[in-house]
Amino acid sequence: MPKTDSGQPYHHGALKVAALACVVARLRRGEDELPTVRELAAEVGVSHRALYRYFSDKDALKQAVVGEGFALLAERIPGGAELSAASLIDGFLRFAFDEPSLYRLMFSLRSAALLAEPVPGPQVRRVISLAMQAFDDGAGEEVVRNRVFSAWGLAHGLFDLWRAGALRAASPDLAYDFIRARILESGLVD
Amino acid sequence: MPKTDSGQPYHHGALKVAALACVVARLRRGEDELPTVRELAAEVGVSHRALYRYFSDKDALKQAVVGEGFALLAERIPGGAELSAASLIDGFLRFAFDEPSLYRLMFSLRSAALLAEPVPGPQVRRVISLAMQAFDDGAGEEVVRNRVFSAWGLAHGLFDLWRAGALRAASPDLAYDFIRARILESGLVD
DNA sequence: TCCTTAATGTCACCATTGGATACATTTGAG
DNA sequence: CTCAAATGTATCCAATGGTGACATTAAGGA
Repeated sequence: MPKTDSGQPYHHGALKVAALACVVARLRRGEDELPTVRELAAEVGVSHRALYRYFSDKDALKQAVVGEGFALLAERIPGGAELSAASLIDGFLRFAFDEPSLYRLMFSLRSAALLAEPVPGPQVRRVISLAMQAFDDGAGEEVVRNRVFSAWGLAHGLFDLWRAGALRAASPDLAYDFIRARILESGLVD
Repeated sequence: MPKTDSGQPYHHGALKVAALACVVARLRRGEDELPTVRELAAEVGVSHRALYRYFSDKDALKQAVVGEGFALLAERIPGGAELSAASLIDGFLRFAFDEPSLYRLMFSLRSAALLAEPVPGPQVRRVISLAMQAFDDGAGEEVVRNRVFSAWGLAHGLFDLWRAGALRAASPDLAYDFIRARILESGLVD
């Protein structure tokens, strides 16, 4: 039931999910900033005001995108028997290098927003939970948690230093190798 | 020579340095975003357009502020005989926790901007140079450089995870202690 | 089936912001 | 003293996030 014979139906039907997918796709395509609300609306085929039915403001949209990002990250992490500290760190690092714009956005939230509700808290917790499993070697939870955050901190920090431009690596591949070497050298995995 | 008997002189006299100082002061005071060009201009007492004589655009202003940030960081690092891996990491981490807004801005530049010319490249290189001295224990330069970036990456990464909200520490002091413990545990310093 | 109501989307509008062009004031070198 | 370069101002514009009033549609109960 189109609104008239031309154009899209008046009701989009899945505007929220389409908008999020569109933003994520753009970030993965290489753009490293969120689109403007208007650009996004135009690309999805609605007026820009329509998006405010689903996202109270642009920051809420950003939070939702970050949630999607962590969900995608969780998908990259091998499950079951293949889950190990090494494979997790590997998947994490590869994700960062594969989707640098999305990755950057995921950690660009203000203050203590990463565990906020309803997004992106749950998705972030899911990743942390996978990491706790991957690093669990029978030691106490406290010890495991410490190792998780040490490894996460090292990987995240080195990647962010590279992204910001402090590493002066000749290519992304070399940066990846450098970071990987530092992590292995640290003795935190394997 | 005031422009008239009332108000400021037509020429500010040190607009560039005053503007930078103003931005840095605001960030240290707690605001975690750059002010608008107009706010900044008003606070310094000129029309907003005057600032564009010194900063080609807002991004140039941002770069300059980042340069100031790294210069302040370098001042925090103890010199001479007191310079060591431990004291450097300590000064670095304390700076991050003391000036979180400024610190965040320092690493918020796009792509590989941190070593760009003319700012903030030189100031960043100065910090790296201090770190290389602090970590130099006679091993080869390559080895020292690797340890510098491992330690920097770990400290930066853990701090950024806390800032973004992934650490869930009850207070900044506890977060500081946690991060410090992870760094010492890593065996990268001392 | 019709009618009411909540959900969803549009239109027209506003304030803020980064930026540009043209012009005014001041300084200082010759 | 003069005039060119440096510095600051006045005024404008387009893009952007956001808001209020209104239109369209979907869906369920009488």
